[in-house]
Amino acid sequence: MKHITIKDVARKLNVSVSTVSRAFNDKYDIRTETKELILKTAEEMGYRPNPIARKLIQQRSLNIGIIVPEFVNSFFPEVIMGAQEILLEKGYQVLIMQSNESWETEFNNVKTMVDNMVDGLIISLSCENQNIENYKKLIDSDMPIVFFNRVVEDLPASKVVFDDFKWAFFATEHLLVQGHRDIVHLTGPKNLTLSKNRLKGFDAAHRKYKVPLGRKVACSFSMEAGAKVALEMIENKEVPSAIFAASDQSAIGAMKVFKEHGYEIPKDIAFVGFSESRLAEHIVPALTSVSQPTRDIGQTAANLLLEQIETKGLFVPQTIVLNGRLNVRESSMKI
Amino acid sequence: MKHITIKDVARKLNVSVSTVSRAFNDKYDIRTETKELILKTAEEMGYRPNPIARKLIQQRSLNIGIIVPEFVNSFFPEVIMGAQEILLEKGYQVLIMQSNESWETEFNNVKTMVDNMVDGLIISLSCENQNIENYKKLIDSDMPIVFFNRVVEDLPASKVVFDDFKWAFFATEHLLVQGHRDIVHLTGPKNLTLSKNRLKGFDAAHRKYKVPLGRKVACSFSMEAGAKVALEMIENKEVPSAIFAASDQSAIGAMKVFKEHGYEIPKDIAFVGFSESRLAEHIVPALTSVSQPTRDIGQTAANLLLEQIETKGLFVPQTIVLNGRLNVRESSMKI
DNA sequence: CTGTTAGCGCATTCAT
DNA sequence: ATGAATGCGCTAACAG
Repeated sequence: MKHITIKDVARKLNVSVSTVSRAFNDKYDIRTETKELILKTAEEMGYRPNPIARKLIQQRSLNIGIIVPEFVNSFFPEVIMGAQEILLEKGYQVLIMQSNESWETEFNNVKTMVDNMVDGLIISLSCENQNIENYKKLIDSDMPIVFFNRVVEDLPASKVVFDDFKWAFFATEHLLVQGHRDIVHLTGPKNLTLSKNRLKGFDAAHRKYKVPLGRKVACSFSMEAGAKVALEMIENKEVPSAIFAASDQSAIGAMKVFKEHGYEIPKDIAFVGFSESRLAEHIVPALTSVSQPTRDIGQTAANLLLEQIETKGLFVPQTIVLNGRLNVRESSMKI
Repeated sequence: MKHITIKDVARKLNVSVSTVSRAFNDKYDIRTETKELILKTAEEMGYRPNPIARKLIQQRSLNIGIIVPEFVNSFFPEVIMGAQEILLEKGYQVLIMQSNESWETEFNNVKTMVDNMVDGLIISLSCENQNIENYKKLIDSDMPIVFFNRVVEDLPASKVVFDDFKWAFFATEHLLVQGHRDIVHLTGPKNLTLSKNRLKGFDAAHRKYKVPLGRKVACSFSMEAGAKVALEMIENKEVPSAIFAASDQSAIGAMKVFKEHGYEIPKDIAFVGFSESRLAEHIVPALTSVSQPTRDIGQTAANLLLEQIETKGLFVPQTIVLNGRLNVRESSMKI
């Protein structure tokens, strides 16, 4: 792994290293011909400036870090692709890490990124996350960060979020309009803002239609969790007429169990999920679900971050709320 | 972003920087009490060694780069998780990039990784990839690389692959045993070894059963491609009795079109896919498919890489072939 | 056991 | 327009 350095190029051309350096950073005075000669020779020699050394002295890396809880589902990958489109175009490289929903891994990831001098961070918090002090410190120390999707209120940073309240409201309203009066909400992880908002939307819809608030059952964002909850309902003979799940995963897990136990969907029990997974439209019956503008979320986060990096100190954090859509499919159709 | 440096700690304690450095790299002689004092003080001051500076001098980063073509499907994310399990445990951090199936992006990613002095690389090639000269150079220069899944034969590096031939053979055999005599193979991208091997397995099964070789239709790894091909078959009235696709994506795309055109599956046309996607078991009818040991692939690749990093020069590239399973589901069941 | 010194590869100030 | 010298933060050889 013998790297060709700036010295090698300088020696070969009998110029000083600073001249070579100048050739690669066109802000300095340098004669056009020498510059071109240097660039050409460097190219031939296979020389590329060492970004490690560059980072050390310049305090910037042209790298952006993205940290997500997982990427087995398509949601986060799609967001990442959106962000990457913007970032690559501006000359940034994107480094991605996943926290596996673990708070500890998450912060180790952050440390790695910071230590590697990324110029900014785009983060979606792990479910487990409680301790936001570390993020406060980081923000205080002027590290540009944009949070998305999984955010917590009291962090003075830019955020890109979805209008969870509104769309949970519409999703629930849809079920109410179909005549359902006994709807159970499978919540998301309690500490996440988005879970709270989806729950609030669920309740608000009930109030609007003057229907007694539906039951809530704690549930995480996984098929297994949804399946477990469904099984309990069946065993306890507490099967509602419809389920509004805070995630497609839990909805699909629950649906599967109900189907296996002979329930017909949507006749015996209707389903609405949240956050359009790839699966939603392919399973049978297809799952009614709220879709989020994943790509747009990524692009918006990237743009916010770039803005913050460029304006540095005098930047005011802003929260951007994006809109979605309710895709009505068979799982909740009137029969 | 004012970083606390080794100097700050040294000054505070009236010791030299090298003593502080020693405290953080326990291979040197240092009195236990001074070491502990330094570590404690450093901790209080919020000092952490700057890995950038460390990299510059040490030529190692404890970072491993993973580059995959995409991660919207669950295959690559699962492999990454497998690799990450091994790597994290050994103290490595994992940086992930995606090439979007673009050769250019892929090699830019490689450059970024190399420039950032990752200690090793785990790569799955983009479909588009043709030019392997760059990889040859990289390998010559002693960068440890392990390829997986998407590999090309003549690269002198370790590889973790699936026995595509064998499982394509079994998949095809399964269809032949069901009585199908007119099977079409939707191939994968031509330049990939795995496409070639799946195709060979397809032919070999035909030979074993003394059935004339089935038709092959070029197709890429996407639902859209599968759908397009299916439409052409219908329009040309060349609908076979069964389809063996080189990917679940193309199988699912094709299935959808056939269903929309009134074909019953598996009665009118049977389907077998390849490389278990999350979708396969959830769509209707559920798709028969060859499943790969994703997590195992990741772990194996990581272990190979670590071995290579540790033994450095005297390492002999090896190719590890992993086994899979054929999950028979409704899409190909005898009726 | 600890301090002094040099240098990783580069950008930048100050000379010329 | 170019070269020499300094230092980013750190490790490692060499002294003592």
